[in-house]
Amino acid sequence: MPRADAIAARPKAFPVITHAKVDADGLSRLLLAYTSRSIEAGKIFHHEAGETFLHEGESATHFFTVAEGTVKLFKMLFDNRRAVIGFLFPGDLCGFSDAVKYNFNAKALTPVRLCSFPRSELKRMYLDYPGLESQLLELVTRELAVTQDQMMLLGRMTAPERVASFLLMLARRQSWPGDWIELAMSRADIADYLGLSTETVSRVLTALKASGCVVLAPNKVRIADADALTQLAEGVGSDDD
Amino acid sequence: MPRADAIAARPKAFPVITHAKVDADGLSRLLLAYTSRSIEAGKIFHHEAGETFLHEGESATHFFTVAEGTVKLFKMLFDNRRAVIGFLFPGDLCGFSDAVKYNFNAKALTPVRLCSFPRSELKRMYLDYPGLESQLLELVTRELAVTQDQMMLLGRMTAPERVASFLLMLARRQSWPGDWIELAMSRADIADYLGLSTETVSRVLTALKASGCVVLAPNKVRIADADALTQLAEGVGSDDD
DNA sequence: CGTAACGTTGAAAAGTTTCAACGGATGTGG
DNA sequence: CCACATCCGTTGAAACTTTTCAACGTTACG
Repeated sequence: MPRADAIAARPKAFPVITHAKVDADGLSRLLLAYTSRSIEAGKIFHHEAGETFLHEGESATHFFTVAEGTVKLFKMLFDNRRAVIGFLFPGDLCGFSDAVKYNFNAKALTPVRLCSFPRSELKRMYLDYPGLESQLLELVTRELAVTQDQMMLLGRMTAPERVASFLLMLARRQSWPGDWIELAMSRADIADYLGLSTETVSRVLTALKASGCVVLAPNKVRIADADALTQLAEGVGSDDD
Repeated sequence: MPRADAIAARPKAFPVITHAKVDADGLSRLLLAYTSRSIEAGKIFHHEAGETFLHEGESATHFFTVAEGTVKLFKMLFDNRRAVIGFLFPGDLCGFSDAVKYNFNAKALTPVRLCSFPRSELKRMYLDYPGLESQLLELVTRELAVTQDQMMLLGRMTAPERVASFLLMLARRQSWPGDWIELAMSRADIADYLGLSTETVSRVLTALKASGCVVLAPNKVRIADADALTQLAEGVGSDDD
């Protein structure tokens, strides 16, 4: 599948609220421009699907942008419990977690192409590109806002609301309304992202299919009734003021 | 009660892991130094306990550091559901949420003193203090890491684990081991922070009291058995791997 | 074509919430 | 100074959502 072409062909504008979309395209270009000028900084890496290429506790020497593919960020608890922190799509930045160590793992869900930058070059890059630091700050700030929204979801939303919100988020980030959404992640990944069990995710999706909100296919979904899904995500059906 | 004196009398060092502590003291000093040099930037504000001084959706013209007191950051959902994003203590920074609008509310839980800075001055401040932008970036980055930990808590921890984690977090941020922890926030606030109901929070606290882990008093707690509490927070008692 | 991983479905079990009632603390007005 | 109202915290019991356990389809892959 010519995934790269499909992505390249997409317009920049998103018709729905891009609230959760961290628009790193401009930054990506800036970083890549830097890459072309410098020998040391900014290397392209490829990773196979299924490869965990970044480990919790490892020295955080690099940060990176996703050029192509889908990445899962996750944390492990003492026992087998897992939490998926987020999913990365082309244009997204990652790895600014902490100056010393990464505090999450990163796994390629599809074949990915990354543009990786050493943190040691950061000071020099700031000097070369005066706008870079501000852009990074704004980007991390926006990601913080997104993560705080996720806290609301995890703490106060029901299972159907979570799944509906998740589907709408995916739609905003990687397709147009009515288009098929590629589900690079498994039900277990979705469950760990939404704080649910895989069975609950499956059940809710089945229910959404039954009600005609979505169409399910292996590894993809299509939103058939965006309005209904939005209503679900926003808790219509709850009976409060 | 001479609460202000009590806070002022505390040393800067924390004996326990300061993982969740966003150490903004250095930044605070830098910002205050700037204040003293500029007429426009950096004003001190006072707010009464119970006052909501920052509203979701308002134009985000200022950011601020907490000089004294405790602040609650929270979001509201369409119906009455609330999520507490976090609590701010002296030295903490807040308001970098989004370039355009605040995406949460801020309420004073005690009388607070804030040092407020207009975002419009930011560019000038960056020029005056070359280290400022880097520090802000690092700070927001660290806060992101803390928020991601909270995602793990909300998505994958049981009620007792959440409450135990919360108490330990409070202890790290505002007292020494064995010391009384001031609970400026209500049970409802704790519940909204941990994604639980007030009743569950109350029940878990009662159970912790019964087991001798903590001592409860009106508006404060003392950790009697930090080890047991840590074990609880880390899921010992769960039977995995 | 067989095997393993993933996804779905059902039924029982568990944890948490909701509803309801009560006790205590705080603050206000008589 | 006390009575009263209100808010907050606690406790109990029932209800509900979600999880867990188990089995069965399905898909992908060698």
